[in-house]
Amino acid sequence: MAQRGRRSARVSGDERQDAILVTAEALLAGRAFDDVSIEDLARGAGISRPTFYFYFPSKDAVLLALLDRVITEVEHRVGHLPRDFESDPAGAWTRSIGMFVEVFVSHRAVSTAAIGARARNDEVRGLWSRSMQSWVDFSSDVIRAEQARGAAPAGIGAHDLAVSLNLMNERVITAALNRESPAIAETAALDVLSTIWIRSIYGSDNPGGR
Amino acid sequence: MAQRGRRSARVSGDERQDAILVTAEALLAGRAFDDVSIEDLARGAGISRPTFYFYFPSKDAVLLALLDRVITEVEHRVGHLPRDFESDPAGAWTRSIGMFVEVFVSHRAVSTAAIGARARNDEVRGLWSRSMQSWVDFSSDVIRAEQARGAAPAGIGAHDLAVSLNLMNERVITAALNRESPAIAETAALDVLSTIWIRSIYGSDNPGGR
DNA sequence: TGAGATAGTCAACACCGTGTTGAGAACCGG
DNA sequence: CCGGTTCTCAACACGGTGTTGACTATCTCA
Repeated sequence: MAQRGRRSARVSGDERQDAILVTAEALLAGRAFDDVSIEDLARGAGISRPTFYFYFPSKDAVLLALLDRVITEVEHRVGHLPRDFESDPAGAWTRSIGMFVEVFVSHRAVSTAAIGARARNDEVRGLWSRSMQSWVDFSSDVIRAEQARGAAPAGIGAHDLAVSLNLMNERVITAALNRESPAIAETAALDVLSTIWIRSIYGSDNPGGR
Repeated sequence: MAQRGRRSARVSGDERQDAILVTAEALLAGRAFDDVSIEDLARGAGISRPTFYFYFPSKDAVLLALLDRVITEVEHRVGHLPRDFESDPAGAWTRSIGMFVEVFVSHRAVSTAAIGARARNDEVRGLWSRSMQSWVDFSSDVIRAEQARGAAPAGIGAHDLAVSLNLMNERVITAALNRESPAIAETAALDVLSTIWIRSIYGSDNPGGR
């Protein structure tokens, strides 16, 4: 429950913690994680650097907190993804991939920072893994079901296929968002990725088509 | 030309420079780039830290030098890749992707470090881009040719397809080499990747098959 | 109301890694 | 053997991280 009664003379701890998170997200939109110092975060939240350590044990912990909210959203959204791929497989995959793209785009600063920090920080890596794993579990379940009902050819294992396609999504989308080179246009991503998914899952452009 | 005559009393500059490179590659095999300090490189090469700066302006420059050799090899190998995909498209793609995998595997320390440093360093990003661009150019040329001769369906642009598939390779292979999770087994990579390439380029498992 | 617990704050400090400076040693070609 | 170039490093400056300890504000319960 939120603060009751009159506002206390002093800014509350929760507000400060939140101010750090808000500052971090704002600064991360403009520059890389490494280029944001704890001093920057503290100043942004209106506190001194040592006081920052009262709220977070490190800069990475701030990223972790930010990432945690994204992961929660991912798991929630993946859990509610429809699994009825019989009637319109192509459309259903496109909608699922569209959600993946959407999550990335709406949290691009955090995603980019997390991908960068992943190599260095175990917890970031673990959290990121977990969210990728949700997507992989979802997709490999569906691929397996499609293979079972004969709509998709066997060939390679559903799990390996799901992992590869999801890693492709991750990489292609970050490349597009950060305007890397080579990369594809952000606007083309969903279309291109869907086509690759569908062709490689079904071995055809038009699964279930007449 | 190599050193002539008797070995000089003092170790030559070129040897020192090389010793730094060798040390860097050795240390990078065991730990992340960020965890290797200039002090470590200097000690490994038998010099003091300030002397390191006589040979390289920064730690990144060492990585750049290492990466440069890899890029040269990539461009050379890509340039010599056969482009006769008519008779055995599936086999030809598998051989090309096999070469991609091979380069990664044989320079895994440098590749991993470069991918990590890419976000931070413009020159690393540029160099990496260039090598990815060689692969992309090669693959999009071949895809375009396959589409032109009617072996592959149009659907999505050859360039976007080539970029996406190459980025998938990069990501899937690094995940496998670093034993990330989710990832596929290193031994399965070539098979899985080839299948996805062939299905998404030709819309079939068996292009040109009877 | 006032004594102790709890939350919050920060100046000052210790540390580590990077990069610079300036003085000098070793070697080379004339 | 002398002048220039190559090479070397102690000592320093700096910036970022994380810690300490003392201090202030607020809350709570007798």
